[in-house]
Amino acid sequence: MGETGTKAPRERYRDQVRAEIKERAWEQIAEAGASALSLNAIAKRMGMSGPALYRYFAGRDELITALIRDAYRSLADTLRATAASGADVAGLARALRAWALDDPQRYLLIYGTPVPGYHAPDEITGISSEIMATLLDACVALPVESPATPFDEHIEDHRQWADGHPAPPAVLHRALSCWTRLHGVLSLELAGHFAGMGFDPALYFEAELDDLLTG
Amino acid sequence: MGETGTKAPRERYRDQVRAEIKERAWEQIAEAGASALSLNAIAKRMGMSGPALYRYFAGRDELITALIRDAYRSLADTLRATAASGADVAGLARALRAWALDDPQRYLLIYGTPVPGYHAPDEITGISSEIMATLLDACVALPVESPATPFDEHIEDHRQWADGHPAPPAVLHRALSCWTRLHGVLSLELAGHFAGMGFDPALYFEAELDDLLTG
DNA sequence: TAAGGTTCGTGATAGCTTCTAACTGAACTT
DNA sequence: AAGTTCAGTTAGAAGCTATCACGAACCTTA
Repeated sequence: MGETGTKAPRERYRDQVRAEIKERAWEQIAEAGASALSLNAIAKRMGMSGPALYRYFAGRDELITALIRDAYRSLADTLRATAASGADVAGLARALRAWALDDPQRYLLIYGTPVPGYHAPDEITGISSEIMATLLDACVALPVESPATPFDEHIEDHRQWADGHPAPPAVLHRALSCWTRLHGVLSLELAGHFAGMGFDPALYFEAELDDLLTG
Repeated sequence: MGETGTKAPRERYRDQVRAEIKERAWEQIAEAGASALSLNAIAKRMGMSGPALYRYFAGRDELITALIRDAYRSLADTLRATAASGADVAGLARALRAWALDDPQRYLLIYGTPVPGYHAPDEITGISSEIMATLLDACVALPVESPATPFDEHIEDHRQWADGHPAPPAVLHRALSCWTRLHGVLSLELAGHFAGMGFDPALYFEAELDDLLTG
């Protein structure tokens, strides 16, 4: 025993229930946001009674942490797959937007308002730098035309976030700009702040992306 | 009666209690975020017992809405005062950052993750366009050097958010860019996503601002 | 096949929350 | 001085997180 790919039935069942809990949690988050997530409600929707869920997650916080981890994992995989299929930075940006629009609350769970005391576990920060690495890889292929700025010098001495990536400072700066600018557009769109303004968010996203790459 | 500037003592007292409730609410939000705001806890800190607060606010939602309104009001006043004292766009941007850092949760209450169903009352959208007007005013003073983009054409036909402001399309685009780019940097900084990355957020903010105005 | 340990799901319970309802007492009005 | 209004109280319903103790189903092992 132990050589099989199929786990013990006990563990299979356990994984399946855990997965269903998370599925219901995502449904609930999509409907009413992460702050309204209720273990009790999930349990009832699954036909079990409240405390049963505590066999699978130590508490609300652990469930949410698992959801955050899955969201990061999903985004990292999506971006990496996009990059692997030959996409450039623009392709990555569009994949990011598509991923975000697919489930706005999932994006906001990662990049939205955090709980003041919360500190992400190491596993999550690891996935986060995986995403950064994908972005950096795509940015090195971009032509560098603008002259070095004072901030380029600063970032050259503070590049631990690049995690050993050999990109030159201008590329680090560019990647950082991609992140913050795309997030600026996306987060406001997802939060509904463009609603009623009239213009098309997709067009503005493209304009911002174009300015980011050619400006 | 009715001619006096001093209100009736009944009403004075009422306003004062409402103000104190909001003060305690801000303290609590600063400590643990808006999702952890508890009417009960506020009441106890004020030496009253739970349900008393319902004399002053119809419920948790109404209190939060009032806080959002006050936050918008504070930001609009801050930016308008900054502009009135002769500041340009860069000055406005720095005032925005200072205002946000002064109470991160206050900024995030406005621009952070919203509850999916929530729709801001008209009074709030009014203040929001007041902020936009201040930004637009400052942006008209900026030199326009870059050629018109396709998005400039689009925004010319969708300018209801400018609320009658006579700025040309390039300026509308510029103001929009200011908003989304500065928000991109600020929201990630306030949410703690720059923590541990190494670089100085203030320097990056300045770099982004410089690129925004001269790039 | 029968015994044993492990694990799942339950109901009960404590303590928290929002919010409603009924009641008391003080203050202002007339 | 009498009557109205309004603040604040306690009691309570309904919901939540989370813990505990118990029974029952399951898997393993002898």
